[in-house]
Amino acid sequence: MPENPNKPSAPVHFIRAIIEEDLKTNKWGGRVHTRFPPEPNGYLHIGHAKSICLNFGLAAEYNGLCNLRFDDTNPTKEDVEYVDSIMEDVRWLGFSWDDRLYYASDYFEQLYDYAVQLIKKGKAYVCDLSPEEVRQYRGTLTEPGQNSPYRDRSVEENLDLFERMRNGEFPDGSRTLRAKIDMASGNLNMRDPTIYRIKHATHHRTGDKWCIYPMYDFTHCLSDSIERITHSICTLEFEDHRPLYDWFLDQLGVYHPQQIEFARLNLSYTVMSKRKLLQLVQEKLVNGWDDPRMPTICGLRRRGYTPESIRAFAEKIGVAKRDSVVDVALLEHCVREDLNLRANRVMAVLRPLKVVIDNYPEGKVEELEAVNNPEYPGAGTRKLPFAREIYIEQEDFKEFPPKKYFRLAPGQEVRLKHAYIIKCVGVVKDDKTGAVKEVHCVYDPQTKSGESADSRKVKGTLHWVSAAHAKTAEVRLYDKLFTKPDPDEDGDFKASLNPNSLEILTSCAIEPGLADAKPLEHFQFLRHGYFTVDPDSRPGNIIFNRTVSLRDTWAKVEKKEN
RNA sequence: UGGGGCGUCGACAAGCGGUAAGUCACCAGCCUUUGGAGCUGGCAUUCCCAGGUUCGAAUCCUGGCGCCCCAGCCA
Repeated sequence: MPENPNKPSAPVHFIRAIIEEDLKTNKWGGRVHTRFPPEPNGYLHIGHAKSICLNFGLAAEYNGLCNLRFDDTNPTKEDVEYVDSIMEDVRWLGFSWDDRLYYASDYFEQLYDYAVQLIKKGKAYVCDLSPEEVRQYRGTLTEPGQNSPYRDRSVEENLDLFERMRNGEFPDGSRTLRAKIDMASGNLNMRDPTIYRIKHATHHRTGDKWCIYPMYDFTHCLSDSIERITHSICTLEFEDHRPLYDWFLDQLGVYHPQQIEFARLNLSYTVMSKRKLLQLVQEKLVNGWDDPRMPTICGLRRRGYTPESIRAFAEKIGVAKRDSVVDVALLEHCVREDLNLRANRVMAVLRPLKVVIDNYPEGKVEELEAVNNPEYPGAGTRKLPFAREIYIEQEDFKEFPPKKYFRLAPGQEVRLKHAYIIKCVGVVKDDKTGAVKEVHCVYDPQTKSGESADSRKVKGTLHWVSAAHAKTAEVRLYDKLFTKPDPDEDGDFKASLNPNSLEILTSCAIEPGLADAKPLEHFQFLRHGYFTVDPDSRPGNIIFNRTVSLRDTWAKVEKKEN
């Protein structure tokens, strides 16, 4: 595969700057140790890809390590289906965690001990308030909260109660373990946050061993500490939680990673929240998590995106603290740039129109040589059958051509890619509908592709497929899933779903060699775009997904003329 | 009337007191047997606003304004 000569050198964003400074001052003894910590409650999307590329990328760049850790502290929402898909997606993106696969649930015993330590220090207590009461005691954004009546229980009583919580003596929701911090803090996270809650639920890894589960805030910072993470990179909304993490770590006197927050990715014309994506799947508004219209990693993979293009995208969008929405056109640019170099060009006629070349001998078949990829000579050439009857694209012929239309029209000449120049001499129409059924042309034998006898210039070049040799294929054309840059604009993202986001074409004519392409192989359909073979393809019934169309200046001209 | 962040081109994003990088998008031209790709050029006298400090401010100071996040026993 050719190297992209335009590969940009990595820009120094603020996190790189922090790491380089830390390396210079030897803050972590030269170590860079990050982690990607997903909760296994959904499929990964392009926003996670940004985080994955950041965490694994930084580690690789600075000779460090990056762990994969599942933050699996809520058994009622998590599932092994998700842990499997997450591992597959991270691997596919091109990253490896070697033997550093961890689960927060591996630390449950250790975490329990930490909680006991807090109780012994008088820094945590068992609270009997109901969820509603806790909310009332919490106060509001502008008013301080009130202390729980259970806040001053003795260490002995707390120890006893907490142990009995673990032993399953109390029902769900009846009690919690809370940190004793400050009910008047302006930061609500510091108003005696919950550390443990009772959930008599089966965990996907620990089974029924536990009926109390630690909360995310407690678990996350301590898991990072246990793994001796140097840079705990997370998104902006956790900035408010940092004081709480600092408090836990300091009270316990344990290893203290440095947390750095960055802005999560938003992409135009799509939604990124797990809740909304789950809704699209559950309500069958799309065909599953890997529907090629989804911004999920598996959706993008099935759509034909490459790991390289996603990594390039992650690099190009940068890393900062400002809320932003990246134009989906940048993502599309990244796949085009990658696929332009690696995808073989092939000919596929999506909406066939028959062309008969009147002066071409009946029964004759020529094998024409075609270059596979002009951007990469190493891709070689292939033979293409040419005969008297061929298919061209319906939109490549117009009986009454508009201005600047360089394609086929009565009396007009075009080049057939890799073949001859032909001239339109007549049309056959359907008696009833008046639609053009067939176009008649004559060819000039002197204009065979690659033979220098002729230097005639024609404005247009069309792709084509020999009618007798063509194979049939199904092609799925995808458009944006939503009609608005911000689907959430007026609070109802489903209202802005694009009814035309999928168009299925079932009678496409493809060049013969394409019929046995392998799933996820990438091609450029000449003059159309980049396509990949859908994994649902079966022998004799091949399906192609359009990854992205080619830039289409004619479409722009056409639009402007109107 | 709480706490935490953030405001640089249509969209991302550099810049860290010495006179506004780069990318996408867009526009124009060249080139082309893909109306693709490639190439060339254009695209912020100005950095949310107002004052101030300075020979000099996007960068420092003061005061405004705007946007985002937080009141799960979710993560």
